[in-house]
Order: sequence, then structure tokens, then C-alpha cells
Amino acid sequence: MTQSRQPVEDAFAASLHTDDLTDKQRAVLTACLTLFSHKGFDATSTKDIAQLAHVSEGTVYKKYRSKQGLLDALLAPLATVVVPRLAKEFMGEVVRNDSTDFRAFLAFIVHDRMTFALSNRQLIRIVISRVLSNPQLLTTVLSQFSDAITETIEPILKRYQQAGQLVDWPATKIMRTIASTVFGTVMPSILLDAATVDIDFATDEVVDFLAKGLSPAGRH
Amino acid sequence: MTQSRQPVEDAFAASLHTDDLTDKQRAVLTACLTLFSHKGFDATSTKDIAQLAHVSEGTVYKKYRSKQGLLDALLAPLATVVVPRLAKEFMGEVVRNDSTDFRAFLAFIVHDRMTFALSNRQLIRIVISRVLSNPQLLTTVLSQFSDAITETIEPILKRYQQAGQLVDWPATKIMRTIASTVFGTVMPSILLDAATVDIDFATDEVVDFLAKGLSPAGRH
Amino acid sequence: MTQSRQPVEDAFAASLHTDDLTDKQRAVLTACLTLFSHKGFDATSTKDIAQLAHVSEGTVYKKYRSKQGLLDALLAPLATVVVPRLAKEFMGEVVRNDSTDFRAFLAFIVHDRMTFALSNRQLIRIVISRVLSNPQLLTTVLSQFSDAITETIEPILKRYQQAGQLVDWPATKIMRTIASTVFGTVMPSILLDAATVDIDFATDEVVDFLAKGLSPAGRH
Amino acid sequence: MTQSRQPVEDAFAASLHTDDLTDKQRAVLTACLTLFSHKGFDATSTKDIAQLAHVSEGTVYKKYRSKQGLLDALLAPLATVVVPRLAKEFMGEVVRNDSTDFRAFLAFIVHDRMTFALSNRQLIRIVISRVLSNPQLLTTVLSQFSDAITETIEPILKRYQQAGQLVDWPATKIMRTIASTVFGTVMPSILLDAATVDIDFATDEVVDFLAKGLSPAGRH
DNA sequence: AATGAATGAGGGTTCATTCAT
DNA sequence: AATGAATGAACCCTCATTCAT
Repeated sequence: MTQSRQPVEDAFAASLHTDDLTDKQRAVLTACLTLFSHKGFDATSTKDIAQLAHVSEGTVYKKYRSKQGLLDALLAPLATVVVPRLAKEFMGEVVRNDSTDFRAFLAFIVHDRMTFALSNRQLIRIVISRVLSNPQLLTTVLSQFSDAITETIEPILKRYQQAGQLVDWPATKIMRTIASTVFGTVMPSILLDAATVDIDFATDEVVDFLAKGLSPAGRH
Repeated sequence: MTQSRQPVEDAFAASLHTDDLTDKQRAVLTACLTLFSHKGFDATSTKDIAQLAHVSEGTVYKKYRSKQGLLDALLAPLATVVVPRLAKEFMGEVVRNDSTDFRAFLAFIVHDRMTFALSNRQLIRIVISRVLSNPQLLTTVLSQFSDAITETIEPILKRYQQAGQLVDWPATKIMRTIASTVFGTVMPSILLDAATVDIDFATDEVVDFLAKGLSPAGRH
Repeated sequence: MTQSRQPVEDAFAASLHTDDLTDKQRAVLTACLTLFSHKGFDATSTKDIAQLAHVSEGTVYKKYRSKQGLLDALLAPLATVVVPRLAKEFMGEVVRNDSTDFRAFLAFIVHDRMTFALSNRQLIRIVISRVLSNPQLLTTVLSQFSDAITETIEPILKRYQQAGQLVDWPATKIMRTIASTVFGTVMPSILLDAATVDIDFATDEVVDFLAKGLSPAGRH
Repeated sequence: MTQSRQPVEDAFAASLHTDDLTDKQRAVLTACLTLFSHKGFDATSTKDIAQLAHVSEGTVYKKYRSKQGLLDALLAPLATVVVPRLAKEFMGEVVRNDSTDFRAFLAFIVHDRMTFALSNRQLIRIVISRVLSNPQLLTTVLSQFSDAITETIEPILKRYQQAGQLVDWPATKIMRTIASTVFGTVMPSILLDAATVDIDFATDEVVDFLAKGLSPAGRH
């Protein structure tokens, strides 16, 4: 039921290496990821960044011309790399899992999202932090996920609903429920930035719970 | 099923008025609540606070001697007022709901928590923000809730489990599941700081989902 | 040789009690004396003063309208009370000591000045401190002493010089030499604000030294 | 009798140039020396310093991280450069003056100390000012001088005492007497920060006075 | 490309002073 | 006479950013 594929978790990390960055500039971005996620954007000084990256203060500004630019550079892959690649992952999975039942589908999606969330804890921490002071960012991120994922997943869910395996809710609501449950499960690890979750075990439990909670109402 | 009681939602607001504060000092705290929750603690300047509170910068420091002190003053009621009062609320409900079934219990708790969460959106935003840069705060808050609530609720859950109405999970896991689902439901409203949720309607949906998801495994 | 009269040492302390001051205002001045002398004028806040005087911050300003006013109030007696009274002391002594030799005169003046300096350590500390940032004050103080004392003392010295008991220096130079030696002796006690000097013993030593140093050159 | 050597007077000034300081940072220290000595440490603002040094306020903090740090940087050479070098000067003089009499020795030491005091008026003013609010500093400075100088000078004095040229007092008392007299002579110039003293002439006078005052008691 | 000295605006905080009570 | 809440200018210091080297 659980799988060991590595779908998107390092899509972000990869993006750090594909750009035309020097070693020092990469070190700067990595330092930003660490510091922004732990101290917060505002509480991180460019001096902090320079020191952690073992770089002069001037170098911090060589590629990106402001502290905000560094933050943007960290968050950009979310829209340009992570989300699109997500959609593609699911599309491929659709074909492969075409005949499996809802529970198997659930297992895949839950495991995939948990792995992603735990692999990108720092980035997620930064996103949460920024969303708090810039709610529009949440709208953007959510709509990207909505556009990219829901569109891909909706037909799949419809099939399970027609097969009587899934409650007759709108696709967005179902996905939101799944997301809430998954997020609620991994949230402590994300906030504490400690990888204390056994993903395979947690997936089984969450799938159990969701399978029941999302079963057609008539069953009861 | 849903109720219109107002248990704890303004426990915090009330705490602003019980202290021996001047009108101006209260205005300062209120301004802090607004600004810290929207711009974040670090991005809020004492000048911002003074202006929003229609007060001089000196007054900002009259009662609390540092910006951190103002933050602490906002978060303190969480431990000294909100959480203890929560426990008492539940204790009272135990008596009243003694004979009701699990679904009714669920309705109460979900409605109560949603109301609390939506009534204290700003405070919650601040807590989330601070937890990101001070994980120990999460541990503290969670353990307080754990101590105060779980202890009160565990015997109740046990009764429902013995009556075959509730899955045989540890109390903490059940509560965490409920909390995750509730939090996932209200999170968009909290992050966006927009009260767009119909609590009664949302309660019904969440209760439906949870009742199924937490039903004993054997049922399926 | 040494005497137990109490000439001027508490002329200043007395001035605190002669003015039409309430108890609280006196407490304020006393607190100023302590704080200005130990922390310095600039490093002493009006809050410090209020607290040490057990008085509200408003009261600090009741009699004297600024912090500078408080300092002035402390230093004023120096010109209006202390120095004039000094002259009178010496005038009286002239009559009494009319027939004594230079050594006895020296003993009187050294003992008198030592007693004064050690009894007004705090005031002297403040004067030194103020002189550093306002050299004109030194000129004022010195000229007051010059006017008041030298004028009184010069004829006396002349008599000792004519009697061959005293070097043939100008009166001011002799007095400055005496003052330097006395000041050098008590300076550690003044700076450290610790009364560790046995005045009678120290007087004997200083008189020995000065009597030789100021003896007519021909002797050697 | 008087000499024109320049032993230690600019030991401090030199120390400003040996450190790895930028021109601007040196200008900052120089401005601090001037302002601290004239207005006092507490009454000098970092803005004052920046303006006098023709530098931005940020630059004031580039090398030393606080205003106190700047003060420490000014006072440090006193312990690490000035005092040790003093000892060495005297040691050298011992050899050269081996056969001279006490009066010549006195002339050297008086001239040397007067030159030093007048060349470092600003520094001395700062030290006096700081001693007033931090008596422990006096203890430190005095003990350094005690250790460095007395130890070097004591055997010399003993020789003069055995030759019957010097009163039979403890070395520390003799040195303190000399110091008091010298300090008393130059003090007006130091406090007023005006170089109105003819060192050679003043030396002769002070030596005359001290030679008599410190002559063996039996002579009289 | 990389450095780090330099900048000056703005940060949090303290302060002397005022004034309604 | 006495209080202490309120003020806002000024304080010390940090910051993101620039630029000559």
C-alpha cells in the first residue's frame, strides 16, 4: 500500500541546482532557507545570511538585489517548478492506477503529500509565515494547487463516486478534507522542524480514517 | 444540534479589561493585537503601534517595558485565562450531555472549538507566527491543552468506546484528529482573517465526516 | 596641634535645612546629592531621583523646574554659604592665633581644609565632575576662594615671611601649594567616597612636609 | 636640569595608529577622545561623534559595537601601552642616572610626569571623569602604577635614603607626595585643557619645594 | 565575482518635562 | 503639595543596501 517512490520532495532542492548559480550564491540561498524558516524573514539580517553562508555581505546582494529578492527566489520554484510537476506526477499515476480502488488512490495521494510536506518543511514554514502577513499569497498558492491538481483529480474522483466508493461531495471539498487531515498529521513535525513521523505507518492510519470518513453517507 | 452559546470566545477580550489598565494602555494592547497578527511581530514598529493606538511612543512603553513585553501580555491570557476556562466549560458540559450519544458530543465540541477559533483569529495568527520561530511555544501550548482538556475528555471518550460508538483509538489521537479536521476547516478563515464561515453549517458537515471517520472499524 | 572644632564641614548640610523646603523636597535634593556624586549628573535620571527620594516624578519638579535646576540648587550654597563662611572662620582664627608660629597656622588650616573636604566628599565629587565639562566653573570657584581666602590670608603669610618662618613666594603660590598637598592627600578618599583617613594623623604628616617644603630657601 | 626628551607623552597617540584601523575609524576614536574629555561620556551622543569625525553614525559602530566599547578602546592603551612603557623608561633612567643625586632624580621624574600629564590632558580628564562614577577604575589604575613604578623606583629611593639625601618615609608615601605635588601643579591646566604651563620652569619650582619637603627631618 | 567599509534611515527604548487630577 | 500618566524628542544601535577596491 505504501510506496517508496520519490516524487516531488526534492523538486525544490533540485531547483537550487539548475539555476546558473555559483557555489557562493547557492550557499546564500541555502542559508536564507534555513534562517527564514527558523527565525522568520524579518528577524533574519543580511549579516546573519552572510555569516551562515560564509560569504561577504556584498555577495549576498550579487545575484538578487534585495532581501525580498532572496525570499522571492526561494518561493518562486513553488509556482514554476513544484506545482506543475505535481500535476504531471498525478497524471502519470492516473494511468497506472486506473483500475485500483479508492483506497489505493487515497494511499498514493496521502503518502505522496506527506512525503512532500516533510521533505519541504523549511519551505512550508516560510510559506506559512509569509501567508500570515500577506494573505494574498495564500490565495495564489491555493488557486495554483486548485488549478493544477483539482483539474487533474476531479475526473478520477467522479469515477470513484460513480462506483459508490466515495461520498458525493464536490471534488474541492473532498480534496480539502484530505489536505486538512494530512496537514493536521504532519503539522507538528513541520512546526517543530523535526522529522519524527514514520510516513508509511502514518499513511496507513490516515487512509483508514479518510476511507471511512469519505465513504458514502448511505452506509450508516 | 448546533448551539448558540458563547463559551470562551471572548475570554481573551475580557482579559484586556480586567487588568488595571488605562484606556490608552488598552488601546496599545489592542493595536498590538491587530498589528502583530497582520504584519507580524518583527515587522510591526512601535511607531506603528503608537499611531494606531492614537498614543505617543512613550506611552507604548509605560506599562510594558519592551515590545516583547507587549507580546507576552497578549499571549499570557492564553495560559492563565483561556485554557483553564476551557476545561471548566467542558466539565460543565459533561454533566449536561451525560446521556447524549457521541454524535451530540461531537457536535458540541466541534461547534465550541470553531467558535473559539474564529473569535480569536488574530490571537491564533500571532501564536502560529511565534511558534514558527519559537517551537518551544508550541510544546507549551499543546501540553497545556493536553493537560487541561484531554484529562477532562478522556473518560467521556472511553464511555463512547465502550458503547461501541467510537473507534478504539487512544484519546489523544482521537482529539488530535478532531482538532486537525476542525483546524483544517477554519484555517483559511484564520489565515485570511475573514469571517466567511457559517459555523452552524460547517459544524454539521464536519460532524458528519468525523462521525463516520471515527466510527468503530468493525462497522465497515 | 589638631583640633576638634567643626567649622565649615556641615555648612552645606545646614543649607539644606534653612531653605523653605518640605520634607519631600529635601529628600529630592539629598537624593540628587547622592546620585549626582555617584553616577554623575548625566547618568542620573529623574526617575532615579524620584525613586531614591520615595517621591513621585512630578514632585521632583515642584520646587526646581529642571534637572539642571536641582544641580544648581546643590552647587549654589558653595558660593553663597560655604565660601563666605570660610572667610569668616579664618578671620576669627586670625585673632585667636595672632601670636602663634607658622607651623601652628599651618596645622590649623590643613586640619580645617581636610575636615571640610572629607565632610563634603559628595559635593566635591560633583564639582569635579561639573568642572570637567564646564571649565568656567573652575575659574569661578577658584576666584571665589581666591577673593575670599587669599585676601584674608595674605597679610598673615606676610607676617610669617617677615619673621623668616616662610619662603618668600607669592601668597597665591603658597596657598596653591598647600591646597595641592592637602587635596592630593584626601583625593583617594574623595574619589572612592570612603572615609578611611585619620584626619589628625594625616594633618601631622602633611604639616611636617609643608613646614619643611615652605621653609625659607636660605636654610638649606 | 630639565630635559627635552619625549618619553611617553605620545605613547597613547601612537597606539591610535598601530591598530588596524581605517582612517574613518581613527577619526571616530579621535572624536571620542575630544568629546568624552570635554562634554563627558554620558553627555556625548553618537551623533556628536559622527559629526565631529565627519562620518556616518553607522561607521561609529563599525569597529566597536557600543559607545562603551569606544570608551574602552580609548582607555585600554593606558594599561597595555602607557603603564608598561613607563616602567621601561624609568628602568633605562636608573642606569643613566646611577650616580646622580636625589635632586637630579627628582628633576627627571617631575619633568617626565609633567610632560606626560600635559601631553595626555584629554585622556586624563576622561579617566578622572570615569573614576568618579566607577571608583574601581581608580583602584585598577593606581595598582598598575604601583606595580609598575614603585617596584622599579623603590630601590632607587632606598639608596638616596641611605645617603642621607631623603626623608625616611615608605617609598609609596614618597611617591604619593611627589605625585600629589605634580598633579596639583598641572591640575588647572588639565581641567581647563589649556597648555599654559612652562614645564621647565614649573619643574624647577616643584623640585625646589619637594627637595626641601622630602629632606631628612634632622636637618631642621 | 567577491569583498567589507561605509551609509543613513529607521528600529526599540529612555528621558526630562508637563499637566489633569 | 503631590501624583503619575502622558508626551515626543533624542538616545544608542542595527539594518538593508551601495560601491570602491
